[in-house]
Amino acid sequence: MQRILVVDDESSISDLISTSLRFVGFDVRTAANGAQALAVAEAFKPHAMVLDVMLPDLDGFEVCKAIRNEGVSTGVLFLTAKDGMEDKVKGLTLGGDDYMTKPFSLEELVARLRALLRRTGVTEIEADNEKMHFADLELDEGIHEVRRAGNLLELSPTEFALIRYLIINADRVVSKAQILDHVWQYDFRGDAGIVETYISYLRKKIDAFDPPLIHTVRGVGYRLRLPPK
Amino acid sequence: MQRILVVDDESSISDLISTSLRFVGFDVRTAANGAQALAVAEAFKPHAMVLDVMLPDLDGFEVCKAIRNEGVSTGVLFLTAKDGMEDKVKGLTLGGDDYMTKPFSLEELVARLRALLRRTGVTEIEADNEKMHFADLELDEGIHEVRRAGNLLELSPTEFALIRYLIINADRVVSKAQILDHVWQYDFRGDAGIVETYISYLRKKIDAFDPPLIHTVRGVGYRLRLPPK
DNA sequence: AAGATTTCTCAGGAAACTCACAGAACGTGG
DNA sequence: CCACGTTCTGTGAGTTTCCTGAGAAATCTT
Repeated sequence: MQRILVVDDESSISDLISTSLRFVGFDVRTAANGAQALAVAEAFKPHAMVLDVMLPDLDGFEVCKAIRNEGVSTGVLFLTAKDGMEDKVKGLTLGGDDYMTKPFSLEELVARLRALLRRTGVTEIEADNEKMHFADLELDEGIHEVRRAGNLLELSPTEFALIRYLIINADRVVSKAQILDHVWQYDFRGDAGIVETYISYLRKKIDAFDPPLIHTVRGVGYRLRLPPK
Repeated sequence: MQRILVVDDESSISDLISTSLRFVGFDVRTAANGAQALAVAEAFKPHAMVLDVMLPDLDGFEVCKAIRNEGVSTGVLFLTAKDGMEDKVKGLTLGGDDYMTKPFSLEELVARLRALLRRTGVTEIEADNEKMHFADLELDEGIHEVRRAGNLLELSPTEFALIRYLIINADRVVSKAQILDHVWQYDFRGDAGIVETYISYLRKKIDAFDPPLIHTVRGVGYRLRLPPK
C-alpha cells in the first residue's frame, strides 16, 4: 500500500485530506508542522507527500529539501493559497512535483496525487492507468478526454470531474452529498440542487447513447451501471 | 545513466537545476564551490557539467581546466549572469562547450545540455534526435528551424520554445502554469495571460495551415493534436 | 542612434461555464 | 388514482475563461 504523508497545520484541512486518502486506499500519516514532518518522514518513508507551503515553522520548500536530503525520495504535491506564493512554486513541475491552489476538490487532489505517483515511478502498474473505463465509456486523464462508444464527448471541467467520480464509484450508489463533497471545492456553500443540474447535463451527453448508464436511486443518490439484462 | 555535475553556490539555483535534471533522467551531483567541484568530479567522473562562472573561490574556467587536467573529459555548460562577462565566456568556451545566461528557462537548459552531450559524443542514441516532429510539423533543434508541411516558419525565440514544449508533450494537455514554468525564464513574475498571447501568435503561424493542431481545452490548458477522426 | 523585432501588459468582447430558480415530470405511499 | 415529495430540465443572470488587437517597453540590428 502506498504511503502518503500529509502536512498541514489546519487540522480541518488535514483531516479532510487524510480521510479521503485513506478511503481510496492509501496509508496516511499526518504532521502539523515542519519539524514533525521531518520526524515522521524519517520513520515512515512516504512514497509521496501533500505539503502545505505555509507552515508555522519552516516553509514547505525547506521541509521538502530537508526530507530529500535525508535520502527519502518522494514526490511532493504542494498546497498553496490562491495568492502570492504561486510564483515560488516555479519549476516544480519539471522536477515531477505538482501543486494545487486552495480551495480544491478532493477528487482533483486524488487524481493529481495518483498522477504524481505514476510520474515518480512508484506505481507498480504501467502506462495504461491514466485511463479508466466503464462499459463503453472511457476516460483518459492525461488528455482529458471522455468517449462513449468511441465518440468524443465535449465536457466542461465540472462535468469531467463528475463523470470521473461516478466511474471511480461505478456500480455503487453515491449520494448527492457525497458528490458535492468530492467533486466540488471543499468550501462550496451552495445548494445541492446543482448536482441534479449537472447530472442532467451529463445525461444529455453521455446517455445520448444506449443503454443509459446514469441511474437515479430515488431518495438515495445516483449510480453508474449497466441495465440488468 | 549519464552523470551530470552541477556547480553553483546559490542553493536555490542548484536545487532547481538538479531536481529538473534528475527528473528527466540524469544522475546528478552538486557542488557549491570550486574546491568541492574538483573533489566530486574526481570520484564521480561526470559526462558533463553545469558550471556557474562566478564561484566564491575559483572561477568556473579554472575549475574546468583543473578537472580536465585530472584527465576527466567532460563537456561544460557555463552559466553566467547577464552582464559584461558574456564576451569573456564566449571566448573561453571552446570545443563542444556551451554557455547560457541567467536567468534561463529550464526547458532550454535541458535542451542545451542534451545537445552538448550529443556533440561530445556521450550519447549512445543515434544522431537523428535533433529533430522532432508531430504530424506535418517538424522541429530541428540543431538548426533551430520549424516547418509545417515543408514550409519554413519564422518564429521568435519564445515562440520556438513554446512550440517545442508543445511538441514534446504532443497529445497531452499542458496547463498554462506548466507552460509558464517550463518555457519562460525561472524568474518571470508576470501573468499567465502571456501564454495566451503567445498561443495566439503561434496559431497565426502554425495553424495558418490545415488542419489546426493547437487546441484549447477550456479550464485546463492546451493540447497539440490532430483533429479527432 | 535609429529602426526593427520581440516581449509583455492591458482591455474589450465573445464564448463558455456555473449556479439558482421554478415549473414540469416522475415515483411512491396511502 | 391522488397527493406529496423528489427529481428533472429549461431559462437566464452573473462570472470566468479565452482570444486578440493595440501599444509601451525592452532588446537586438545595423
